Amino acid sequence: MNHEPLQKPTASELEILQVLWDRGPSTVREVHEALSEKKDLGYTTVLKFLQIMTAKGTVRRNEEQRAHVYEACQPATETKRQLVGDVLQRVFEGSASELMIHALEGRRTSKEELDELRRLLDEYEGKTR
Amino acid sequence: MNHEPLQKPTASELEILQVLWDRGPSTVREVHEALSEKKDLGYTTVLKFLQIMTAKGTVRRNEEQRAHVYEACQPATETKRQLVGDVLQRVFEGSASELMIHALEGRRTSKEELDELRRLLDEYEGKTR
DNA sequence: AAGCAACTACGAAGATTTTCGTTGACAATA
DNA sequence: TATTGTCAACGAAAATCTTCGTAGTTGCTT
Repeated sequence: MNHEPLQKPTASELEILQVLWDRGPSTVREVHEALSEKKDLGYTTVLKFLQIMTAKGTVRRNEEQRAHVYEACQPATETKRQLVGDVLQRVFEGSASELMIHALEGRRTSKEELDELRRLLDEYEGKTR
Repeated sequence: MNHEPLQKPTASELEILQVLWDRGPSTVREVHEALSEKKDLGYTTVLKFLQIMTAKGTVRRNEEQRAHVYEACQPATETKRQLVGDVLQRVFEGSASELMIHALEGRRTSKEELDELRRLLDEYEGKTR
């Protein structure tokens, strides 16, 4: 049973993880309902995803109740860091500046968000010095 | 023949696009050689990818010579913008700040890069005002 | 107890992606 | 001109990912 590497979730798995991060530990029914806001998936489809993700070690479940309760193994932050890190390497050869340039292009970014971004840079610099 | 939407390239297709963006128009052999630095793919595998990508409209080719010459249809910038935009939406609900936080976490970022990032923010702000 | 509703487990179909082997055309060369 | 090397086309296997249908179990309600 290998639980270490934790390969990156697929697009569908991510959608399910988002629900679990939002709601906290949830049953299949709960995930299915939350998800049906955006997507039209069958109940057993969601169940199957959760089963697969359990096998992969992406989520774990509590089987005490008849309706098993699932939760993400990794916190949102960790997985998101991994996902963006992957893009950073694969697409931008590790350059955060390149990533930023392309993230800003093709969308209007408010003054507030730009200030927030500057604040983040200052904060990061302070933390590592 | 639908050439408009231009869905995002798969991981493998991206690797091939990187070579084409680097080298400019290239033959299958050239792409294969460049790629074999990092991956160990058969010649016909690369050929097949290029054929598929031609069908998808990701690349176009010049058949004047016996060895066809392929080139990317979209410039690197455009595709990268699309890729990061996709992650921005799917993973960070459109928040560039969230993207940034997670990009900076889990890697040491040099003072130089931080300054460069600030410069980019100023530049972007100047451009849209 | 019989019937119904809510659940899990399983298998499998379909779609997409990744990877080659084989074939046949064409060209360079011995 | 016969052989050898280079190339595109094709088909198809293998691996993943996505989606459900069906079957079987358990608990609740008549």
